Amino acid sequence: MTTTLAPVFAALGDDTRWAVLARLGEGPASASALARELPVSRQAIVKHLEVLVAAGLVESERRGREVVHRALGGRLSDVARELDRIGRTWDARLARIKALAEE
Amino acid sequence: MTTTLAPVFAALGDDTRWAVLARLGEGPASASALARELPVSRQAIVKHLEVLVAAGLVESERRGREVVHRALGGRLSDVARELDRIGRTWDARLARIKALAEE
DNA sequence: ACGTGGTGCAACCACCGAGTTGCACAGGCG
DNA sequence: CGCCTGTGCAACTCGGTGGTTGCACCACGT
Repeated sequence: MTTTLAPVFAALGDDTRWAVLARLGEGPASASALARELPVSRQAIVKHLEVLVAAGLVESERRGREVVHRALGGRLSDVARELDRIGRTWDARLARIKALAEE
Repeated sequence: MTTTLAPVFAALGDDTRWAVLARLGEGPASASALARELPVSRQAIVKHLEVLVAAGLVESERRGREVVHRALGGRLSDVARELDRIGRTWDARLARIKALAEE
């Protein structure tokens, strides 16, 4: 269920998307609200939100006539754990190779 | 020292780059070697390596007539720690807001 | 009922980046 | 010395995507 983390990084690779995430990290907001606070159109925000939702980083909920979005920190922590695991594996392999060569 | 993690995510957002990293995670290799094992040209590999080096995820060293590259797992772990920290912050804020609204 | 603010949908543009090919240069090895 | 392999540099193509504008629709408040 480690839903490939590639899409997550693809999502995190854009500055505007980070701005959106950072803002949502402060608290839930609607697309229009975000468009007001950021230097891009609402449509652009909407597209970014779609990407973020697809990556599992944001959750959306219809609330009356507006749609409220909130950042999912848990997902980010999951990715972090996975990343750390991979990093350690690399270093471990490298150490083994190095030890093998030193004799 | 938190060397902006933005470039790291930009680097990790590409599938081919992950393939290169995964391969380097198995052990050091030259650009030509990588080009042989992956379905892309050597030049493409070279460009990806430049990006990865810029992101601090790969280290290169000239070894005779070839250049050997190796993955830096430590960097990955650093990014992971940072990510986890951010994720927890978001969730903490969200919890506070929720608690505030429930009374 | 009517106006307003929020969403959804579609067409469109511009640029960046992934990938390629071609060629010149450098360093081992017979 | 000559050959072969690996690297470096440059020009070029092409698709994806971040961004925009315009319009239709829906829900809430007065």
